[in-house]
Order: sequence, then structure tokens, then C-alpha cells
Amino acid sequence: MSKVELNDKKIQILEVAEKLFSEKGFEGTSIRDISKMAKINIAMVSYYFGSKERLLEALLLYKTSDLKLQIELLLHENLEPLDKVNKLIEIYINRINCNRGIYRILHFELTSKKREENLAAFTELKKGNLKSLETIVKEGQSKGIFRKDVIIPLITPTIMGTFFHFHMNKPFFEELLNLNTETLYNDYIKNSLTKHIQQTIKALLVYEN
Amino acid sequence: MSKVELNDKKIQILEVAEKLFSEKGFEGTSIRDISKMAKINIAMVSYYFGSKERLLEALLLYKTSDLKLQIELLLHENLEPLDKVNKLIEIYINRINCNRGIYRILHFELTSKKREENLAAFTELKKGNLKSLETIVKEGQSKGIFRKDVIIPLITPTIMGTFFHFHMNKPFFEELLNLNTETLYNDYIKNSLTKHIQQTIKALLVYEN
DNA sequence: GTTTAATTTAAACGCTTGTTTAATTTATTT
DNA sequence: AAATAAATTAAACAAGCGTTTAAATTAAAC
Repeated sequence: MSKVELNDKKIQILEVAEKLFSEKGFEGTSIRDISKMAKINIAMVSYYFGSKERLLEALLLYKTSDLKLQIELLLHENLEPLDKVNKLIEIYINRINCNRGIYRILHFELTSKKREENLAAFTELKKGNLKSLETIVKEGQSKGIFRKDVIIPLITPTIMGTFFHFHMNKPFFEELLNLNTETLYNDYIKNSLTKHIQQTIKALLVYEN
Repeated sequence: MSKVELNDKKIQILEVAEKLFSEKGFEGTSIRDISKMAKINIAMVSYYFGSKERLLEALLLYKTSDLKLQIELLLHENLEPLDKVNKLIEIYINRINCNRGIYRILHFELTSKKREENLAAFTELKKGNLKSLETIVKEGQSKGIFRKDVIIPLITPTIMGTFFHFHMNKPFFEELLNLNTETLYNDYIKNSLTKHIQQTIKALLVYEN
């Protein structure tokens, strides 16, 4: 069996690694933790991926492949600008929420280190997504629906940032909002939090003084 | 000399710890790193703070002690609700921007429940700040200025999250917005980013369908 | 069925970690 | 000046780390 392709066992390791990295951080997670939870021998990580660092690389590539496509598809749908924005928010939140771990790593773990070869691919992804958002917003502006003094590159930080801050303070909000179970927590994100972000961005885009 | 109070040497250790924690994370920073950079003996950290975990605790308390006071002062100022919200945002952003390191730690390291329990004091701080925000918003609602279907606990995530996402993607926005120098970057935060957040929250609070 | 390759394993490697010890230096008090 | 307390140090500690080894097991090829 090849060591480059992703077989079931490698994927299993990646899934466990994502879970643990997102819970305890990259440095805070040991290969022994991973191998124990994935029920494989410690040496298998090195055997499959070469090193812990290369495991992280493989994990990033594994998880960040098809978001761009999803957004570009939305771009060409026949929808009103506001509906497109709302759907974009939904895609973003759902996407990040389903891949919490990897986005946590991307935003916090990777920025602290000097991993520019990995960041380059990710930067291109971000630029493309911003371009898509710009297209949607300018469409709404030219239709006279959206106001024109909005700084478009700062919209994404508000969307993503709101989610991240919420999720990063998970224990705090779990207690505050009585989200005792994982289901309750996920439902709150899917409904209330997503709605809050949509409401916020809508207000920002269409509100007139 | 007492071990509880903060003398110059303890403060020196805390400053170094903040710098290294923010650069390399909590797990990624060793006590040897800290002691080397602070030019003290390895044992001094344990001697002064007891453990690495308690050093983090001391660091958090050291850096987040007077924010609560600052916000409670604002609460009793004679200002319109919207002006209070705007000033609150200004306080938050300025505050976080001046203490980037520590807030990075807070977001990055405090996600695990286990650690959150150790830092109950900080949770209380957050609750108090939320209470203050609630007071301001409800004041605006009772005056008929703010809409009433806003989820107040989600306002802070939008304020803080927007800043954090921006700052976490510093290299990306530096290139995108041509913020070539540190001064340009800081000015952008102080002016454009802060204004964007204020504009967003204002729209969220006063926008009517 | 034998040979060859791929997978899996337990054990050990060298190194770093956070913390503790006990001795020494420095400062304070009597 | 002597006695006591505080600060600082080098060294050692056990535990955990990522990684490597070499042997054992399983699968594939001939």
C-alpha cells in the first residue's frame, strides 16, 4: 500500500489528529495521544506521515480542498444579492462548524509559526473567497440595495470572527445560554448564531442613516 | 520579600511570559525559554509562581485587572446609549490591541474546560462585562432607540471576533490593504476597523426592516 | 508453497519538559 | 557582628516527548 495516498487508516489518524489538535492544540497533543485514540501503534504516525509536522501538513491539505468550489457555485446561482450573502454566511458557518478543528489550527496555530509554504495555498483560497464576496456585494450596490460605504474586506472578519469568538469561548457560552448538550450547542450555532450574523451583515449592508 | 505581591522581577517574568506565550503558545513555550529570556534561573518561576499553570493565571490577572473598572466607569457616564456602545467598542478594541499577546492566549489557550475551571476569576470578569453591555443595550431599548430582537450575548463575539479575525490574519490584510508599516497597521485598526465595528453594531442595534 | 514486500509491533533512543532539592549567596533583623 | 530570612543557583529528578530500530506479523507476488 502506498504511503502517499490516503487509505482508511491514514484518514482515521487524520480525523483523530484534528480532534485532538483542536482540543489541546498542536504542541499540547502528543503522538501517543493520537495513536492511543486512533488505536494504532505509536510508530504508525511516523511510518505513514514521516513526522508530527508532516502529519499537520497532510491534515491541512486533507481538509481545505473544496470550499472554494462551493462558494464559486453560489456566485452563479440565480439569487438576489441579499439572499446570496445570507447563503454565503450559511456556507461559511456550516463549513467552519463542521471543520472546527482545522480552522482553529489554521487561524491560531499556523499564524504563530512561520509556515509560509502552507500559508501560500491558504492565502490564495482566502483571496478567491474575498473576490467572490466582493462580486456579490458590488452587485447589490449597483442595484441600489446595499449601501456603498462598506469596507468589503472587513465583512469576512465580522462573519468568521463572530463565530470564532463564540466557539473559542464555548464553555462560557455553554453555561450562559444553558447549552448543556452538544446537540443544543450545535443547534444554537446553526440557528441563533447564524441568524445573528446574517442579521448583523444585513443591517450593515442595507442600513441607511 | 513576599511571594504574593508583584515585585519588579515577577513583573519582568510576566512580561517575558506574555511575549513568548503569544508567539509560541502556552504549550510551545518552556519555562527554560522564559527563564533564559528573562535572565533568571529556571527555578525562579516555580519559586515565585508555584507552577507554569499558576504563572499563566498570574499573567491573566495582571493584564486584565482594570478593564472591568474602565467599563463600569463608562456605564455611569452621562451619554446616549449609542454613544456608550461606540465608546465601549473603542475601549474594547484599544484595550485588546494594546494587549494583543494576552488576548491571543486567552482565546487560544482557554478553550479547554479543564483550564477554564482553573481561571474562574476570568469568567467572572467576562460575566460582569456582559452585564454592563446588557445594561447599556436595555437602556437604549427602553428609550425606543434600539430594536428588541437582538441577542445581547452575541454582540461581544461580533465586536471582539471581528478584531481578532482581522489581527489573526495580519499578514493577509497587511498585503491586501497595503499596511506596510506597523504604524499604518495600528492606524487602520484605530480608525477604519474600529469604525467598521461601530458601524456594524449600530446598524444591528437600530436597523428596522 | 516459497519468496518478497508491506504493515504492525514493542522496545529503546536521546532529548526536553516541569518541578524539586539542597547548597550558596545576598539581604534583613536582632 | 551574629543570626535569621530571603533570594538565587546548579544539579538532579521523574515523566513525557518525537522518533527510530529491528523483529514479528500479515499480505502480495511469483
